[in-house]
Amino acid sequence: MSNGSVNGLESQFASLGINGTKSAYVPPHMRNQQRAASTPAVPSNGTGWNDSRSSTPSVRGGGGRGGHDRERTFSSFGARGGHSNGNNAPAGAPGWGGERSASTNGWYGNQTRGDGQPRDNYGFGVWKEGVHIPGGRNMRMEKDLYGDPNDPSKQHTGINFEKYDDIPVEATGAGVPEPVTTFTHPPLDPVLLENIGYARYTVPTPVQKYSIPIVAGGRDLMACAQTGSGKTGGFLFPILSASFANGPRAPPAETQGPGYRTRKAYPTALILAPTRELVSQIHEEARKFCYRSWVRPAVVYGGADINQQLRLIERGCDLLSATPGRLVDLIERGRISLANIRYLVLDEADRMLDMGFEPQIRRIVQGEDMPGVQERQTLMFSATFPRDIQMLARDFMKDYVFLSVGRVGSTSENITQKVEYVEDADKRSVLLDLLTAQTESGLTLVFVETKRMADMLSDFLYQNQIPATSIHGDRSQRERETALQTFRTGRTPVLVATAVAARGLDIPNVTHVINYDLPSDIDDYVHRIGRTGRAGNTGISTAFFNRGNKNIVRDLIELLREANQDIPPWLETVAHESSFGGGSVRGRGRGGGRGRATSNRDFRSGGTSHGAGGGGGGYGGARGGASGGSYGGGPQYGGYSGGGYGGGGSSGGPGGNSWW
DNA sequence: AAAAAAG
Repeated sequence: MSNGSVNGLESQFASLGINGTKSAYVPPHMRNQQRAASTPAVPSNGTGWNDSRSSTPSVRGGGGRGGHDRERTFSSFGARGGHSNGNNAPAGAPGWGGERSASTNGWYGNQTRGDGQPRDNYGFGVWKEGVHIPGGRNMRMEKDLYGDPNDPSKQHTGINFEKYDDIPVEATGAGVPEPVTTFTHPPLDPVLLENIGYARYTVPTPVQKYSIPIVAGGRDLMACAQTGSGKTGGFLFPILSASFANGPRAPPAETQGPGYRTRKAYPTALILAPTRELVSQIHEEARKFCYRSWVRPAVVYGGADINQQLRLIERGCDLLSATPGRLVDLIERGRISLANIRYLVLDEADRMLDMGFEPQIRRIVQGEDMPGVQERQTLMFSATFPRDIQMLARDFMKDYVFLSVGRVGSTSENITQKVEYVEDADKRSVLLDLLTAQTESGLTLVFVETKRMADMLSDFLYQNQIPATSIHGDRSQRERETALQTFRTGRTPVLVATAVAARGLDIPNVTHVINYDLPSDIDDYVHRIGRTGRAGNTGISTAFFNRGNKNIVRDLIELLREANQDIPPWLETVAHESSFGGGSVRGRGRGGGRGRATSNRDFRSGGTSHGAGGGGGGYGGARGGASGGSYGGGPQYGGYSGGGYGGGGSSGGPGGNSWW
């Protein structure tokens, strides 16, 4: 809509070397893959390049579960990939197609690899005869994946800072493994460790410290944590590590016949998340950590050309990030089977339920061909733990470890939260003043409640010489991605957003979050301000408050108090007013506790508990006994225990655990 | 009440 967007889009395409910007739209996650795909061998099929690896050790099926070969079924795809690169090569990176000799030699995979290894395959590994054969390094791919340390739009966020040591973590459940404190082997796979290093992650965040041994021990995990706590790594690291070591599940028998060809993909890991931007972001992270391994990451979501997505998943789809709707669509089309799933992740689970995804999620998890609770590992992440999430946890998981991670953003004091009293009529001009007076160079995220307001406001700002754009659900996917991209790169340093951007999005360098319209839910507020103050940096949050926001005032005050922020006296006054004047029903109903009594705590009692860094009880046999497989502990409850759930979960617990 | 997501 604005000039800025158009320019941004064009420059994006220019930098990608894609011609015909008007028709050939390429979503972000496909851009790199297209380039990768245009290299001669797309290594997601065994044809024509496993052959060249005949010098690999034939330690047939040695250990582990995978006695089978990694036989890809999409053999037709290796044929693709003539050099159409002349036109497509990015300007700054000539010779993408032909210059693979730039890859460094002498690496991890080298001793297992004959020198006849075609250099095209550098960067990709294979699973062959029960052995993981990592690909060699590919410097161009590394630059693409991990970026330039100085490129602010690529720098990762939220990791590596001492700040995180302060975040309280509590792990409960039977036999909780000790947290790890470093990225090391064991338990993490060496190839993954290399990738973590390339991505410049140095120290595990609290979520990761716990999730790594929990998942490595074969356990299910329910984690109350928000983005910014490093939870994407929290599930990717252990899942990929185990995947690298254990290989894929054996494909279903019917796909094994000689000459059998199918266009169906059989992912090993599935990650579900509520918004397109979020799955896209997860996928980008996944790409970093799948580098050089046999695991091919893929992503599907609505609003994008389904045929393009189909072509991409045919090239490889081992770790799939998806929004529920599009995934169901693809399952119905018979293009994705969940029969090989070994790891299931539900990210932002509470949000997905809020958005009405429960039927689709249940269908995906319980109504299709996904292995049952005992045959897979399930990880759920949710900011809160209300009843409906507990039910999902009961139905989808087995004897899970419950991880409660303190809020990142609000309780830590790296975000300065301000609340201004602004009447609706004055909001526009106050915002303009605020933005004009702003001297810092960072990005500003402005939250509004309606899509219409998002459009109006970004237009208004734009007309007032403030480079702004907007993101909301009525914009096309293309517009959304463009907006995000121009925002990230600072071309439009102001982004007006609806709830679509409130959670999960990880945008570096946001220094100011403005709640132009306050949400009615304090958790939404927490998520919003959590877009700033990341990566150990400081951030500012400004909220425009007026009497229309009474419904949040109590929760807001409590939150500010918790985070040691200044509380304007007038805000207390309003809170006082509403407590008498029949104001916040909700505030009262929830007894002033923000409803947290059960909302982010393990509702099961008993079990052993680890505080952050806490002592050692209850470190049972769970860990060693079940490396990567299904947890050896007894079956607690089947996948479907459709019975009444009135009293808050009365399933029989694991030995010694009482459920109330 | 609005937003998001499958078309």
